[in-house]
Amino acid sequence: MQNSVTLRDVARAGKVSVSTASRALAGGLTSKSTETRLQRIAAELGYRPNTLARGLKTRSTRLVGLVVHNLANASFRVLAEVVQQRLRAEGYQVILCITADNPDQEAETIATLADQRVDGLIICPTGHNGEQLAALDRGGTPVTCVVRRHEAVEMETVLAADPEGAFAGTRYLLELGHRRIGLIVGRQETTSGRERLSGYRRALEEAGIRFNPTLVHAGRYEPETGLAGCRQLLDREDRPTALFVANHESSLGVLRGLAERELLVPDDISLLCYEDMPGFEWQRPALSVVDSGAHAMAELAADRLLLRLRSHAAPPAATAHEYRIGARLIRRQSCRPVVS
Amino acid sequence: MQNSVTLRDVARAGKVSVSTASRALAGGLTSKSTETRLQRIAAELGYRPNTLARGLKTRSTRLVGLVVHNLANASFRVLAEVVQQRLRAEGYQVILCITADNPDQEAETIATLADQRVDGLIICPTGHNGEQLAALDRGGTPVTCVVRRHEAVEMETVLAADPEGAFAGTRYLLELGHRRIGLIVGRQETTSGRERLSGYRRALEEAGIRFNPTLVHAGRYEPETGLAGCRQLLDREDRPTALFVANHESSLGVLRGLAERELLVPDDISLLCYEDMPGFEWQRPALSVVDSGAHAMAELAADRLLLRLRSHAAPPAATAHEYRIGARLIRRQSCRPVVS
DNA sequence: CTGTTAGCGCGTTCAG
DNA sequence: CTGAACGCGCTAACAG
Repeated sequence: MQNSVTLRDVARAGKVSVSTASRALAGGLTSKSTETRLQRIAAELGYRPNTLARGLKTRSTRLVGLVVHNLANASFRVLAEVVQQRLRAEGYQVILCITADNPDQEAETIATLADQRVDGLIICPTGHNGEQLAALDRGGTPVTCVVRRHEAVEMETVLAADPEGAFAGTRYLLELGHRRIGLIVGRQETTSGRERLSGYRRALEEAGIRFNPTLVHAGRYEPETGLAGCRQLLDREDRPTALFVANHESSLGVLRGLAERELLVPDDISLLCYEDMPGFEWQRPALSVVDSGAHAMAELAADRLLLRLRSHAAPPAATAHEYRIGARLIRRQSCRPVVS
Repeated sequence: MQNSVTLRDVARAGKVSVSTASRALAGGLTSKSTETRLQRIAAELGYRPNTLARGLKTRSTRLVGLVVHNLANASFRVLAEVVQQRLRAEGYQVILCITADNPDQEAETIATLADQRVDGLIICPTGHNGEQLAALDRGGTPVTCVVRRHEAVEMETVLAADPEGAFAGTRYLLELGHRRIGLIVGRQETTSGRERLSGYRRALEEAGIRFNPTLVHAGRYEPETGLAGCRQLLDREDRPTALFVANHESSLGVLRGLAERELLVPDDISLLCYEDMPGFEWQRPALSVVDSGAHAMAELAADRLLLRLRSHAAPPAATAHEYRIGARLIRRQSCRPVVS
């Protein structure tokens, strides 16, 4: 059965008490000689401490929960990879959970994670279980929100600078001379959906262009939304000269929609996407994007959590901070000046 | 601090002993009256069992490790989503780990997972830590391998039917009249790399066509491989009339390579990919593929593991079985008959 | 059907 | 510096 080499076995083999063995392996609590001796014995026996027993005693499992909506979204993927790697380096394991953006599933997930006594939690919240998360945080299990903010509850959060990102993207298109810019964006019930729309509006207004709601298509985070948006925007009399796809998942659908109408990017229409991903760079033409900085968000979220994990004593942050990761415009080949 | 409502608190509130409370909450071990009464009390108090303590006692954590190389590969993504969902339904949590196909990292990951006393493990092995995995399996922690087989060690494994898949794909192209079929495939050190190449060869030979090694480009699982393969194969005098991309990650690179040379699919050249993913269907033209059945593999792997998890007593399978998931050819728009 | 007792494996008092 | 004893929260023997 299993690796049943227990501390007791090590102690016995070293002819010391269990507590001495414990101290020797911890290091610096015994004479140097017994320390090295017992560590050698432990290694020879292939001793591995039982995480459960240790956790029961120390109230720390070195487990961290990571909760995302899915793995199709490039940002979530980056989040999963980076967070997992970063935390592993500090001796934490990551429990990955997927909620499908479903509040009930999220509630259950959070509860289960709490049951497992995770030391901390990084989550992209649906926005419906704020109190549950806040309680966890108050109870001493640090919670860091990413990508989406929790409206109701105050909690440490790292977000993309979506208002600025959308502003910069729109502005870029304006500078290229575009005046009718179609926007395909996420549901307005979400932070990112709202903020990206508002950035777009602001850029328009600053340029003295009246905001035209019929140029905007908001929808669910799916390729189908992009396709539908394309159809709606492209079948107009005054077809937009540029499309800003600020709903990441929609990008695929938009590509297909454009192809359906045999519109060439960027000759017939300019295309700007949101949230970079490897595929975009490999596309032909390579897609220009507003990179929302998923990598940096992931790193910061991990770092913030680690910080609070280490200073266990520290208060749950007098005021929960909100961090924003700057967006970055990446010019590739899918946008060009409008021909006048 | 935390949810410190312990079983003891419930027992006290219900004026019974701790063990009675335990039994009541388990159900069916006490009088119906105390059972419902205590369950109500527990609910009111917001009691949640401590998984650690339970695990220490029962030697079961309801934690399952899932180890993959990355999340960029579509099959791994499907694996992660499906396995996690399937196991969750049975009350297991999934610890997701990423090895980057690095043996050292894998070894460390496996050890850590064992420390956490996971109940089982689903892993796409690098192939270098077989003994470690086998030991775990022997020790009573069921291990199921996916996607890649472990050459040295015998272990329960669920694989794609790659020889047949590659055969079917090649055969399809042959039936369309193609005679010079370029193959871009994975490293020959991997099971899938070898098996896909062999399927390709067999189809060729059955059709009475001599295998031409210069039409094959094998490389790492990255888009760059596809690009390099494209260049190598497309710059020949007798350019292939069809490309079979049996290295999933390379597909993006191939698309770019084709675009670079301004070759139109399927007019100028036919293109067949391997391992389906959402993006392929949304491409224009929609990419025909050999679907290796990631979804089915994930389900089967989860089911097999669950089976062994439940019948804890059952022996570690007298002979470790190997399962194969049939491949499926999906004809879309990227292949056409060769013009003669 | 219920209460009492005894660990699971570890870290941490408290004496020596 | 080391050993003995205790308890984390829970389940599973054994009695009653």
